[in-house]
Amino acid sequence: MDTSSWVDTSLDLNPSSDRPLPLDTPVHQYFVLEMLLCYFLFSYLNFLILRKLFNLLSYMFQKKEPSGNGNLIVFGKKISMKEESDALVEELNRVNEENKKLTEMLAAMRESYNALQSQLTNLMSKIPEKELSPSKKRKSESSNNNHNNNNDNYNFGIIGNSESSSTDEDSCKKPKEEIIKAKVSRVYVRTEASDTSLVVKDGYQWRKYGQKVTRDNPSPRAYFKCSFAPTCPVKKKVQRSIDDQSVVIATYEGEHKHLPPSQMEPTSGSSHRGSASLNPSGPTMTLDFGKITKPSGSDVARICSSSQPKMDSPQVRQYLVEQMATSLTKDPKFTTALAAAISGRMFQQSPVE
DNA sequence: CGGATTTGACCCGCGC
DNA sequence: GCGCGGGTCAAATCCG
Repeated sequence: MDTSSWVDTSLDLNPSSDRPLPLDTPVHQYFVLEMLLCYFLFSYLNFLILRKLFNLLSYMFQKKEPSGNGNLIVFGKKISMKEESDALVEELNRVNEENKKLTEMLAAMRESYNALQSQLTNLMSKIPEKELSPSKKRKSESSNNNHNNNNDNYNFGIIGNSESSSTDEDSCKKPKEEIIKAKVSRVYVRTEASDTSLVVKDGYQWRKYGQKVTRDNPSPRAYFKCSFAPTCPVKKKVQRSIDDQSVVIATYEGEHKHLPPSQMEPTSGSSHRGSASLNPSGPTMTLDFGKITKPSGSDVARICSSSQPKMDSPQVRQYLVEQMATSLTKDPKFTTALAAAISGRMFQQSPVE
C-alpha cells in the first residue's frame, strides 16, 4: 500500500530553500519559530498516522483467526478485511485533508513573513542616513552599551552608503569609503560566566590583534581579524556585556570572502552538511540561544543580531534552525510524546485512541 | 620553530 | 590646538 499518496510529507520548510530569510529582527525570529513549531506538529501528526497504520497492519497479521476466514479481531470485535481497509482509507483521507490545511496555513504564514520582511526593508531604507553614518559611531556604541537594545536594529546593514557619505561630508576621503561599506553586525552570545576568554566560536578562524579596556565597560574588548586577512577583510570585536557578564557581544565588520574553514575541508562528509558543529576538532559554533523558547525582550535582542551580514549566511541560519529544533526537543513534554510514539507502543496490543 | 597571543606604543578622529 | 579614547601596530612572549 502506498501511503505516500495519502500522507503528504513533501512540505519544504527549509527557510533557505525558497528565498533567503534573513533572521535579523525579532519578528523574523518569531515567524521562523512559528514555522518550526508547525513543522514539528505536522511531522508528529504524520507520525501518529503512520503509527496508527502500522498498528492496524500488525493486527491484520497477528490476530488472524485460525479458521482463516479473512476476518480480523480488532478492538474486540470482528471486522472484515474489506471494512478495515475502507476505514483505513477513509482515515487516511481525512488526515490528508488535515495535512493540506496545515500546508495552507504554513504557506499563508510564509506569505505574511515575506510581506513583513519587505515592509521592514522599506522601513529600513527610509531611516535617516544620519542615524547610520559612522560619524555617530562612538555615540551609538555608547548607547548600545547602555543596553538600548531596541535601537540595535537600526545600527545594522550597510553603515552609510556611498551616497550618504557624500551628503554628510563632501570632504570624505577615499580610504573611508571602504570602512563605510563594511557591514556591521552584532551577535549576543551567552557563555559560561566562569569562562574568561573572549572567544566566540562562529565557524571562522580569527587572529587576535589587540585588546583594550574601554571607558564605559570594565571588561576588556578584544580585537580579531579573520585568519584569511588580508584576503578577507572581516574584523570582529568581542566584549562582555556590562550588565550581564555571561553575555558576550561580538561585533562583526565586513563580510567574509570565503567559506568557513569547516566547510572548506575537502573531505567533510555529506552527513555533516549544514551541521553547525561541523568538525569536532575544528572550529565549532557554540552560540547559545537556549532561551529562545521563551524569549523576553532582551533575550530577543540577544538572539537577533542587530544586523544580517553573517546571520543570513546559510551556515548560521541552518545552525539557528537546529538550535530551535534542539530547544523543542529539549522540552520534556515534546520528547516524552515523541518517545512514546517511537517506543514499543507501536507494537502494543492495546487499541489506539 | 612557526604561528598565535599579549601588551605597550602609536595613530587618528572627535569634542571642547 | 589639545586631550581623550577607540582602534591598530608590532615586538615580545607563549605554546604546541
